[in-house]
Amino acid sequence: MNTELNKNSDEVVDLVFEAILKNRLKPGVRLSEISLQEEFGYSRSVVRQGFDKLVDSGLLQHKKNQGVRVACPTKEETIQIYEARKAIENAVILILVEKHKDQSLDLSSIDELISEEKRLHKTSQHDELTKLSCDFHITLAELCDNKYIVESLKPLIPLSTLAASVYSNPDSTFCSYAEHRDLIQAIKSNNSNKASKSINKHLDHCVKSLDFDKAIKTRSYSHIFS
Amino acid sequence: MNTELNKNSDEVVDLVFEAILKNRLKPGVRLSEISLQEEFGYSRSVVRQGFDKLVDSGLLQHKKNQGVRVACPTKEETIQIYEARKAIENAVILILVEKHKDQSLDLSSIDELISEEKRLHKTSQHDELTKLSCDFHITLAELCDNKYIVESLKPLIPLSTLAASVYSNPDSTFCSYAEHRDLIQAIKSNNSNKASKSINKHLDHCVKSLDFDKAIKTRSYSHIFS
DNA sequence: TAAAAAAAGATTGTTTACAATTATTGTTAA
DNA sequence: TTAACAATAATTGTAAACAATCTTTTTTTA
Repeated sequence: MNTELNKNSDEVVDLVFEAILKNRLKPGVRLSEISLQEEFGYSRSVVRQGFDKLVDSGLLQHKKNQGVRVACPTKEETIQIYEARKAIENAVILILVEKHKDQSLDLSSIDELISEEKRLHKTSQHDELTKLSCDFHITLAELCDNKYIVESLKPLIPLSTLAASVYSNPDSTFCSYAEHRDLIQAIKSNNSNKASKSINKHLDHCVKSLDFDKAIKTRSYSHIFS
Repeated sequence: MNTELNKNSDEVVDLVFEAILKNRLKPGVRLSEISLQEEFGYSRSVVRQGFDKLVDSGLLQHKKNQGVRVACPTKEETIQIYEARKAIENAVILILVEKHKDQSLDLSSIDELISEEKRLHKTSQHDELTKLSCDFHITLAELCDNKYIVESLKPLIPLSTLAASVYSNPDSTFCSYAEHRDLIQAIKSNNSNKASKSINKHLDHCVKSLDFDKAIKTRSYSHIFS
């Protein structure tokens, strides 16, 4: 949403954002201002600004005088996250179908992601696939050319990754390549109804694959970015 | 999204948020850190934190070394704002219909707002009606019990007010009481389809009432909160 | 007189320093 | 040995100071 400002604190935001998507930062992990300052050379105030933004978007949680921790979504929050995603991503898909009908939609970036997913989905590179899958959903939103929609969806994606980290068994792929492929096909066939059903089904599957009975324990400090 | 922290900077956020809803802060108005500090006693760093959050949500715009101004949505942004609102509010309405079917929906707060609107909609108290109308939309979202949906929608409401301030003729009520009333009736009749059409129609009307040819000039400084 | 240049003032960006709180370590007593 | 308490260390919260940038006013010059 920013235009030009706070380049540094935005770098901190991206750093944490990407680290979560790549599963480098696990739920509950504490992040200290000083460690990030020392690791990357940002001044403490810049780190704080970044943390503030991440807290605001829900990716970090804050307790007074205890700093910030990576969010650890509860069962209820996870259900809400996916409910919100369904709301937004449904709209995204419908917009994209309309754009495709008008032939004003360039899906080349998505096609690339899909073929990358296809290549990886048999190898068991779980984290890489998760990251690709996240990029897929964010890229779809970006294709709408509506920054408000993008900003609404964006924090929900890493939150989903965190939820998966808490509640999914490590081997199950919680976001399937086949469903992504089918979704794009539905868009390309200009079929709103089919596309809408496709995204709903996909997100329902994601939630279904979670096991809310098993939750990992909260972790403490770490410096796992590189 | 915050749990307990930054009480002060959140007060700054609320202050600006409400001032926009009440039409006290007009689009393009510049806000200086020092003036707010002097007016309310918050320290500059606290004011800055609040401004940062408001910039992040799009309500304020920032230019390096020139401080912040109240957002002044362009035509394209306004269309995007309402596109995003349709996406989210459609989902809100569908969720509320489902909750009403389950009899787990308490609409008393909405009913109060509606009757307040009814009382005011003939008197020409334009600003009060605008504020009520905004509360109506935000309250609907809050009834979903989904903080992610609320946080997604929340900044879009004052942005709509700002857009109206730029593009609507001062006498036209851009959010009609009758349409709000009909929408609630649709929810109460457990009719998803009707409710969905009702909210879409309502938001379309809001955009339609705007005149994108006339835009006001940018204003400078001011301290108009009380 | 008007335009350009220079100086002064005001505002923001950033860092630094201090105060308050929490977490950790070490000590003592049961 | 363990639990409770005390002391130390580390981290965060806040404010104040300094530097950089922009705006306004004043001065100079054509």
